[in-house]
Amino acid sequence: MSPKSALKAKSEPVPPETPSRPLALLQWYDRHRRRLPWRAPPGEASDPYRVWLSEIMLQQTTVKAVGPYFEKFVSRWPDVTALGRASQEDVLRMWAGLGYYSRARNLHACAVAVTREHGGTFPDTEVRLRALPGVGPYTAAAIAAIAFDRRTMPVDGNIERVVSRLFAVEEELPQAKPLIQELAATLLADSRAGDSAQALMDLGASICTPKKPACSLCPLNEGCTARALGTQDTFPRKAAKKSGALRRGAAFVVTRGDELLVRTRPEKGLLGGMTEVPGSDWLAGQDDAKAKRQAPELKGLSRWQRKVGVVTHVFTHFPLELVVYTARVEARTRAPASMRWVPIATLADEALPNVMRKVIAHGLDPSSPSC
DNA sequence: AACACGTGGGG
DNA sequence: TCCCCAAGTGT
Repeated sequence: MSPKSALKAKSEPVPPETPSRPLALLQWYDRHRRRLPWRAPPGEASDPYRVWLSEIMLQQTTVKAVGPYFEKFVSRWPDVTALGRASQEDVLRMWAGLGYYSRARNLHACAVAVTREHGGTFPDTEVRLRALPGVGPYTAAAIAAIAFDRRTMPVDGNIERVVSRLFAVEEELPQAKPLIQELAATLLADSRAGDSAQALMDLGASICTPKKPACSLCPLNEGCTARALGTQDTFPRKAAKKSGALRRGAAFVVTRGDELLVRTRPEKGLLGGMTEVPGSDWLAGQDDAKAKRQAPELKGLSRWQRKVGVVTHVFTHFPLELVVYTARVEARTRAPASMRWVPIATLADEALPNVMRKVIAHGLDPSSPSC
């Protein structure tokens, strides 16, 4: 379709040569859309399973990081019922490294629910999608729009940014969410709701970026209030968030031949359900001596060796410093209650969060000295 | 309504 | 280096 005919089609409230914002957006999208593994080719229907899976993975996570995980998941579990049949443990193993592990637990719970309560078919309304584990207001709207072409506008961080600039929303996030939601809905075309949403997200990801937005390339630049004011960099407004205090702890890397002592973290909370080496609590202001007292008790343990240096890791809400102690025990030494031995060679298959991969790498590194 | 919840990359 | 950010949800 030529731009001209599109202009003619709907141009009521605006000057004849200016397409409406929803249409301008769609025209831009048809030329510049990103090709992503979970997106259907133009004109084709998208698979709700792939849309859902990608939306969960993309929560607070970059497209680049998601790519390989998405491929691994769809190749191992091609549809919801397959995923519903998997064990939560297998799902956590495949998710290890992506972060926010409650997403993986909810992903599995959701697959089970869709299989058992919806006959293996995703519900196609926002309300019923919203009732699924791990599916909040954003994801429900995104699936409804993208997979089922429901006329609704999901609002994510990209869209918040684009909309807050377009209308120069002075109110701070997250208080401004309802207003932004309302304004975002005005960018919905009469049809192709999913493309409207994805267009806005692509725009936010590639043009209307957090820093130095490329306004000259933006299909909405003419009507953008922030740009007119030259203040686009200052939106969205939000209060600075406080960072958590440094926490310290100790981690214990115990080997028995070519095996490593590990345990599983509690279901809920930080790194819930993931594998770890035994360790102390992680507390602000904790000293090394106190942390070391929480070492596991093992028969046939010669002595603890403290590795030089510390392992540092930054979580969303606090930074962490871990001192690493190593020890070897004799063959056939029993693992303490609720712990187990795993071959070091198969560690890659464990549900190990990255902080634990760092700890183990440091503890096992023969070139790094002990004190 | 705040706060918990991972990780890696960019400026 | 440090700080912010990335397709948010659950409590």
